[in-house]
Amino acid sequence: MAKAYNPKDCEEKWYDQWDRKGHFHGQVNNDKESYTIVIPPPNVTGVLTLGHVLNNTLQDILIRWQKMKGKEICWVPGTDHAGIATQAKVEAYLTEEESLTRFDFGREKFLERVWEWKEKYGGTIIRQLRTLGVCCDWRRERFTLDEGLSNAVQDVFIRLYEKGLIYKGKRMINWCPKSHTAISDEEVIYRTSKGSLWYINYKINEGSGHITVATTRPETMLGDTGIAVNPDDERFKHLIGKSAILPLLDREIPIFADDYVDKEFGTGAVKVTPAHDPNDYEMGRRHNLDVINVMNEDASMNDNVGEAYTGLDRYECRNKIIKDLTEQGFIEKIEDYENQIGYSERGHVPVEPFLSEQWFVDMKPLAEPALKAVNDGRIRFHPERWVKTYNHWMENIKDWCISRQLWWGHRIPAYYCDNCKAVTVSKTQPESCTKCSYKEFHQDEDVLDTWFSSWLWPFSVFDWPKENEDLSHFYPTQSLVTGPDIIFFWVARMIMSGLEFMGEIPFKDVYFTSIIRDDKGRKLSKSLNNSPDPLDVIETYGADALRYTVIYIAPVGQDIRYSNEKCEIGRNFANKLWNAARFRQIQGDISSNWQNLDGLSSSDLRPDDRWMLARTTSEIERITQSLTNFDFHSYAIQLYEFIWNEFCDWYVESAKTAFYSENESLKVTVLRVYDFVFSHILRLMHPVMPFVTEELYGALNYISDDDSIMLSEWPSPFSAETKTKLGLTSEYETLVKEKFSLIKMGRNLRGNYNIPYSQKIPYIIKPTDEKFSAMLQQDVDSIMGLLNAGEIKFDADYNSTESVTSAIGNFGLIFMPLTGVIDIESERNRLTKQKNELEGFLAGISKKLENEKFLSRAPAEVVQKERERLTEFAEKIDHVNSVLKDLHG
RNA sequence: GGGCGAUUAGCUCAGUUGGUUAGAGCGUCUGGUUUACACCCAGAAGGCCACAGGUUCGAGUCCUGUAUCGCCCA
Repeated sequence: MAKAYNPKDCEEKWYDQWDRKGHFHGQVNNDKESYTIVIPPPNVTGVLTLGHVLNNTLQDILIRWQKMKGKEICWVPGTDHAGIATQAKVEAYLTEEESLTRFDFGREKFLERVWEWKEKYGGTIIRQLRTLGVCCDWRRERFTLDEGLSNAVQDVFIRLYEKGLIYKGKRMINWCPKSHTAISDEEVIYRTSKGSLWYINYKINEGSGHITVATTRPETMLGDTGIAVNPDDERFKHLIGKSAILPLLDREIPIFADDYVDKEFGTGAVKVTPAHDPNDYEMGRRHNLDVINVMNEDASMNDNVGEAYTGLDRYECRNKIIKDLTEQGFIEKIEDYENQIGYSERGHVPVEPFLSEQWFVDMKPLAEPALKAVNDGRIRFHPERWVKTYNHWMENIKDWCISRQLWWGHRIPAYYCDNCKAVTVSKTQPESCTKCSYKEFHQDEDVLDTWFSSWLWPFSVFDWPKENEDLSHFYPTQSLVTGPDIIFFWVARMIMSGLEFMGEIPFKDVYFTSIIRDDKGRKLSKSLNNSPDPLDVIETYGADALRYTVIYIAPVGQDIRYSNEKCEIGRNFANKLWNAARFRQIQGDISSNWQNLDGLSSSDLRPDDRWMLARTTSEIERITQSLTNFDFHSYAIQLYEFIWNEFCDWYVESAKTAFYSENESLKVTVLRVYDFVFSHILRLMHPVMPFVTEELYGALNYISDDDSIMLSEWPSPFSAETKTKLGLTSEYETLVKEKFSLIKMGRNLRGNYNIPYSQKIPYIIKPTDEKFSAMLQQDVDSIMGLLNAGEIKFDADYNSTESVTSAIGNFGLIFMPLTGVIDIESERNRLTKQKNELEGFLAGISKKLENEKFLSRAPAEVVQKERERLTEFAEKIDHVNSVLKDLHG
């Protein structure tokens, strides 16, 4: 074995072998429980980011763990077609390469080109995921525009339409002027921006004077059809029912009262533009106002606004209007104003509220059962607090605008009769119109929102609505791992669709990942150039290192602060594991009976073996519990501390004394314990570090080369019987820990006097507890090894008559003789400081025990514990005093 | 405006239903050519647990308020 772990030597090799042997493939198996995860499908245009690394590592940990627990795993990978993003990307590509727009190609030809592009460049992310080592069932890879999934989308559209839950209607929607399509409320991102509040005077029609309105969007005044004031506003009561003259266009518009108007905002009077603001639209409906659309699809002004403005972009128009109003004396004043502007998530331009005919899903009936499923605990969120966010959205749910004016996507299965315009919703073009029997139709030009296919993902990937074994076996899925940013877009809607179409929840647990930021806490973005390429990181540190690191540094439910350097944590840890294996290999062949501890009893074991086994069984329990709780961070920390600080720092070091001894039977036993524990460690580590654990499991010959750790069993804690037989009690664990503590003190004494570790020196240990004493006597070799002592004397009655330095533990004292070198003054200072500290604690405990309220109200156990502590500290102080008294130069 | 979360060592974070002397990694300092590992080992220093009240025998932990930062919704 090499001196250091080199990930490149094994990552590709193992991944190919796993894949080839079908370890990732889930098959219907009635003897096994299934464990299914569907991947949150990344955009087919996407590339791997750190967010994906985190998300997929978490899923992989769950899947690998569950496979080891004996489940039939099935992790379905795939991508979505990302309507707007992909269409825009390919359009840009065609413009760049061939100077052609999609309209030059026409719908059919353009779609051919998108498919070509998708085959060539799409799905990069899927290939990249393999380097991360994930157990995706590649034979089941799906794409939202695949035939099966498209069929599911059509089926759902038709079912909901027939149920009356999908309808077509003219509504105020969010329009993206860049992509020329409607988008849903969820695709609007609000950003604070600095603008102005313009105060504009509108002349009162009959009589003199004017009314001043305040607006952040003066260009929309061209579509104004009214002025609204609050009915209780004394300032304007006399104007209600009159009319005003719209500047620039000289249109007469009514002044009316509506409760919606906020008296405090601006002047208290607002211009009303029903075609370009959702609130104004509602007011317009209430007051029968005209609706005048003043914009084109690209947010330029249309010909309803008069020649001077027609054709101008909305912001050009704004400038011209301000200029004209100023010149003509209509501007009262201009104030700086900060407001929230809605931007299109994909188009990155301000959305335009637009009155338009679109398809909608009536969400309320779907939301009710979905709300219930989460609140009665059938579906659990981790961390749980996301339930509140979910509830808030679901309780205020609005209809979902699902039609998009794009070409790339699932075309809406609605056909319009060319004669009577009647609509028929069906998968294929109808034979004849049910209303007028006419035989000519045209299909709706629009496609569906990409999420309208994603929300079916947990069952459409199994070819729903076709009844089949896979579907009934692998649905419902178990866990979903995703970001909280798509809780509305995706998670909530999947719950609704699962209940509606399958009659069953789509998953039991939802784990919401953290958001990855850079080490300064900034979001990762291309423009900041602070998003590392995971492939580079894998190249430098290894996939295991990256996987482990992101889990290790991810605080529960908080943002992650990531930097590439942090991957040293994972790389070093993998190397530590590697070297623990390498050390074992140097000691000779693997034990023949490493799989169990049959035939061993406590008398065969050294104290450190018993301690190690006790630690192992409790760590198996804790680690399994952490995974069960979706507490991945604890899982990582527990592995680290257990393996590094306990197994490597103490057990491996202690084992050396046995390995280098002449006692052959002891050596065999310790090797067997080592193998037993280390094989467990590798298995516990496997879900997060699949490559290095696989490599080592084979390298140590725990299994043969063509076998896999993936097929091994997840460790179980020992039975009570085994624990008794091997003497694994918590009392014994404490004794050994106290021994380690005494050893640390001994090393510290050495350090205080700058004696190099390589120099063998004598120590004297004075146990103050009988059981402790007995345990130490059994363990001379290992203690000597761990202290690098030349000689150890145990003496329960030891009183120093020589020149020594010393330290006081809970169950004993340790002395280091140093004839003539001991600095009496600094020893006295050190011991006095310790004594003062101890006396401080003692005083605290005494005070507690003198407090009648404490004695009467605290639980008896706690009081008892304090009494014991009182005795312990008093004894310890006695020891310090006697050492102080005996100080010799 | 409403909601959620955070505030603990120089930095990044743990801290279980309130109960020993608040922990870890990184960084810093001191030693180390110990035959698994310098991607390492041994040791050390470093904390008014944001602030102010309250509940309690006892608060980093529970409650109220304040401040600062972040996110979501309107």
